[in-house]
Amino acid sequence: MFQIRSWPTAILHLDADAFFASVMQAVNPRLKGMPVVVGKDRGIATAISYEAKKYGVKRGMRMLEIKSCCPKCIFVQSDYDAYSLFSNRMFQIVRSYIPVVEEYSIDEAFADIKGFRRPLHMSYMQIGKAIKDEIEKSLGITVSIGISLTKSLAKLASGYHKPSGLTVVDGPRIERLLKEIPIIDVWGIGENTASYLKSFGVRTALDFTQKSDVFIKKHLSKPFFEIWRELRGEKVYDLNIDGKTTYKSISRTGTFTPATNDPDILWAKLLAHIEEAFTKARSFNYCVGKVIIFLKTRNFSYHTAEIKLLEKNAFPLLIRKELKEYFTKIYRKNALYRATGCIVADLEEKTHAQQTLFSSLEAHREEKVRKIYPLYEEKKVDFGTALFDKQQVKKRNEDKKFSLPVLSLTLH
DNA sequence: TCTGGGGTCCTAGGACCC
DNA sequence: TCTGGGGTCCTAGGACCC
Repeated sequence: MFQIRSWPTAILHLDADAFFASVMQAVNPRLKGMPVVVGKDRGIATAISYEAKKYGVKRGMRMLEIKSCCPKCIFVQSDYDAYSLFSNRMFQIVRSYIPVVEEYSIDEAFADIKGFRRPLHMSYMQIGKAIKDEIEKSLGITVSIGISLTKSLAKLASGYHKPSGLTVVDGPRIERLLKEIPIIDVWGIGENTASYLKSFGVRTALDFTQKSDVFIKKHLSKPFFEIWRELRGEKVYDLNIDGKTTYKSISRTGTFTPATNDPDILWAKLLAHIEEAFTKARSFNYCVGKVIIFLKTRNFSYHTAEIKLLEKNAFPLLIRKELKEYFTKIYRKNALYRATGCIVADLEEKTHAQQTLFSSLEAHREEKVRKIYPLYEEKKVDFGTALFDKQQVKKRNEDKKFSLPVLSLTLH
């Protein structure tokens, strides 16, 4: 299946081991060698050290549960500033060897190492080893590195020996690797697709790659065809080296224990989330075109409303009254809610939106809002109505739609 | 595994137009 | 008002990732 030519392309994948927990240990030497669990007090574990894994603790377990079943564990809160410092330094080290780097997430990166053997005077294995050693020495955390023909294969390789592994896979070794990988462990294949594939006798990554293209196209959608090609050694995914500068949507949610049906609490939480989402949107110079609010019930169903704004704006106070009305519509007295949240979407760069959407009169109004907004944030003022387009409140599992009358914006 | 929080992409199907 | 056929846009929902 794989070409005689060993390295038509070459991708390195780097994955920090138990990143959040390792950083806590690196920053706080007392935690070294100890079973560390990172997470909020009443929430779930977001990271666990390898020492804690030995006790059977797993990511996603509830903190309370871990406390009772494994009292030896040490519980710490997340420190995102520390994570981001370590993350930046880690990527900086990779870049000192290879310029083409994708920061895939806070603890993972891809690098396109094709063509770098000669200038660095190193084999691919040696490049991986050099990067790995330098990170481990200078940061006091361990990383696992995989090198292969494509992103998907490199990712499988980096996961093969953990922690602190270095796995280089090319030529016939690829098949041997794929044979050992259960299909569920392939990047992009989740629970649903894995069990669907099982009904066709596909259990391992190798089984998957040995299906015909006709079969894949017939039974699966486009993303899975791409994964299929990647696993067969064909480079489909390019590296995204621009970093995260744009968003399609921004969301904020929060879970509370215990669940509640107190509308005042729910509204206060929801409003806080809306403020946060808009604040982030403003920091990226976005205007918001759509706001989705939701209440999540104790049994994980959602009551949602979607509000479309005729004029995109960046200030939730403009639509506060309406948000409250929609909240009231989706709120059910007899339901117990465990979370609230909002998503802002239809984002557009503010300068652009202003040029194309706002008349001078409206720009003037915008200006007023901008001046007043700080007062609002300090809770010194309380006002605001807005213009709407098609309002619709939608409840999942109910095909019922409401609409509110069109309102006009007034400022005094 | 009775369960955080923040994202992205794809597809089917309806609405609407000619 | 039966009846073609094709194109585009939008939305809901599914699936997946870290």
